[in-house]
Amino acid sequence: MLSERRLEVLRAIVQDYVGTEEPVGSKALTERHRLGVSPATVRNDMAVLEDEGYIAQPHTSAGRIPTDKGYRLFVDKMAGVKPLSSAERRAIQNFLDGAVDLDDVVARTVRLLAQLTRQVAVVQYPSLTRSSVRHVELLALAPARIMLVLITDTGRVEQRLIDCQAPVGETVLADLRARLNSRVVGRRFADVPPLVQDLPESFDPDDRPAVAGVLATLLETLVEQTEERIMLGGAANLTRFNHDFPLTIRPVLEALEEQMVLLKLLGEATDSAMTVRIGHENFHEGLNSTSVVAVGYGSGDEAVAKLGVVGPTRMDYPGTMGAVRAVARYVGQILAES
Amino acid sequence: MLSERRLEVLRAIVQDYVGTEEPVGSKALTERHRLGVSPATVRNDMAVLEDEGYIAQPHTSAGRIPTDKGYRLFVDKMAGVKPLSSAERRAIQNFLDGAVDLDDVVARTVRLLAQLTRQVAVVQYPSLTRSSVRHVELLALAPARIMLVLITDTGRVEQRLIDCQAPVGETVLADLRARLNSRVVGRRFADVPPLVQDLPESFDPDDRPAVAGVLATLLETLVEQTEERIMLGGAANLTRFNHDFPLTIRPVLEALEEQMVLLKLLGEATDSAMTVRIGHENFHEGLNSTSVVAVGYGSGDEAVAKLGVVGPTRMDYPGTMGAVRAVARYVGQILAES
DNA sequence: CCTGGCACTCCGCCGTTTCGAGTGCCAGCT
DNA sequence: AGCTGGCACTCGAAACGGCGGAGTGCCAGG
Repeated sequence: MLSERRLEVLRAIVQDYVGTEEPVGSKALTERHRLGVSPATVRNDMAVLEDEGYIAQPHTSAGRIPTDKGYRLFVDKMAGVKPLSSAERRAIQNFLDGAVDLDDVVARTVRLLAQLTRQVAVVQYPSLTRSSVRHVELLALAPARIMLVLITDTGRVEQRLIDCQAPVGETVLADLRARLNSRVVGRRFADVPPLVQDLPESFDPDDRPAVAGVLATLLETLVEQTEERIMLGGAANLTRFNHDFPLTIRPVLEALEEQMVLLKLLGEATDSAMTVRIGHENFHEGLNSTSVVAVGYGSGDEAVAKLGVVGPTRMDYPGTMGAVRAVARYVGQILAES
Repeated sequence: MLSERRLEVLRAIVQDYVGTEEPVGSKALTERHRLGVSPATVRNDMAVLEDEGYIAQPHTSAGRIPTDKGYRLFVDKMAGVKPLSSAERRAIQNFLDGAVDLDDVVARTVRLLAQLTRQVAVVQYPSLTRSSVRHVELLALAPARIMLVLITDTGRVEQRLIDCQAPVGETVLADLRARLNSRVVGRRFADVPPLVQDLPESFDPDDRPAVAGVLATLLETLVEQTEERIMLGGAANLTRFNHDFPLTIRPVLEALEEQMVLLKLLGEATDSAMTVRIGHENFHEGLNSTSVVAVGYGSGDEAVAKLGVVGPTRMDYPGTMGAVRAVARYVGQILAES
């Protein structure tokens, strides 16, 4: 176990390095922080911290920089979540209140997060599997052509075209619509399949193929869209840091363009607790020097999706975590209202 | 007017510079192209081309690079549109055919364009104002709460919530839905407003506020969504070139995040002709060393939106133009089918 | 266990030199 | 008149070398 002062030294190193982006030495540390000890003592502490793997030096006779493990300790033991200023809170509210629909909410959230944290923002659309059905609509676009529209309680709308072999009567359609809605409205998407399985049997044999087709498309939509949608923004912020490492920006950009990678970054866990993944903890080459701060958001207690930011491991964790959490809460409120 | 050979020299310079990304000198030119003259002669031609403003040298005693004006001449007079290989055509078709809905079509198109051209791809969603109404749906989510769903002939779906002061009966809603659809289905969005203006008058006075509310929201949607949506991808390709100018990538990324800038880049013109904007022709600082190749696409003859790519002025214009045009055609086909 | 002192290391900076691709110009040839 | 070979010149890129200084590890003394 590290002594109190050594933890304090680590904290100081992290803070200074985040601020200056340059390796920090023992002398500078004692000058900028009231540690109450001399540089030599700090050097000894640093040697220990390095032995333990919390800090490292890029090369001999240079200052120290925190390792992933060092950041991890900092985040777990020392970093609180810095609350936003009231001005920032008001800005968030004003910015999000103007949204007209779900796309707009997500788009605004991304821009907001990117601006607040000056990093790359990632927002997952409310998940279908974790949402509930608000309404199912069936529209006859042509005699044998139906459009299926799914509306979730989070405001998300999915639509699919269905081609039927034979024309479907309007009354049948209305019947199906009514029965479908009475069974699934208010239910979790994940719970829908067993609820509609026996529906075709209650219809006239002539109509069963069409009914089955509609149901098949419905179920297919639920499954397919497990592959979630994601929006990201603020890529320009990547150039803010890394000014001297244009080499490092490339793999990050590439990783960010892969939906699958992004989803993994946000994490699959359903709980809405805030997660911080630091450097190699992301298990993705190219993101080895980036950290991810993510949190679930939702209209109620449970998270329907996640949002977060991706930035350099040398980020302002308390501030970032504060911004991410605050934005997630406001987005949750907005969704609950709509 | 430039002589035939000087044009040939310019073409050679453009081609070599695009290939090597380095200023090209007179000697290298004569070696790589069968111009039939000596380096000295080429030097004289180069001097003339430089006087005319088609090429420039980064500094004395360096090779020449094309100017914006030089690229412009190249594109206008010398560059054809390189057709894609049949393998590429098949790849496009396979890739786009798997799309399930409009979002998916756009997302796949962006990725496809980015991969084909190895540049940043930009795709505008089918414009509402230039689309037609396929269907208007009104859903009673709660007694005094209506959801308006607009479906366009390009598959785009817009939805809005409407809060009414008083409950609206299902029969009234059905009535309004029917009349609304009979008036506007098949019409251009832009033509809708005058067609629905007198609708409230034909309803019972008690219901008029609700009807008016619905219409207001409908019209508002049409206007608001003139602000088009856009999707872009392939930002990682920015790092492919510019390897030595990490400085130049920043303003480009920033510009690409501004919806308004992107829309201007694609161009407001309604015609579907291909446009090429080179360097300063974009009238946007930060995009002074990028070119935009854009073209309209649509299900029929007329364009409902635009798509294109943004890349360095030193791009392979014939190849890029070929890819952009081909993708636009296939997307048009897909939209027509759905 | 902390501290001041000291020798050592090594990166980053800067001025100098060298190298070579490329140019402009000119005289001569066709 | 237009093309060509030759030649002197320019100027950036890369290689070299010599500091300077921040930072370290270690040690002896409080």
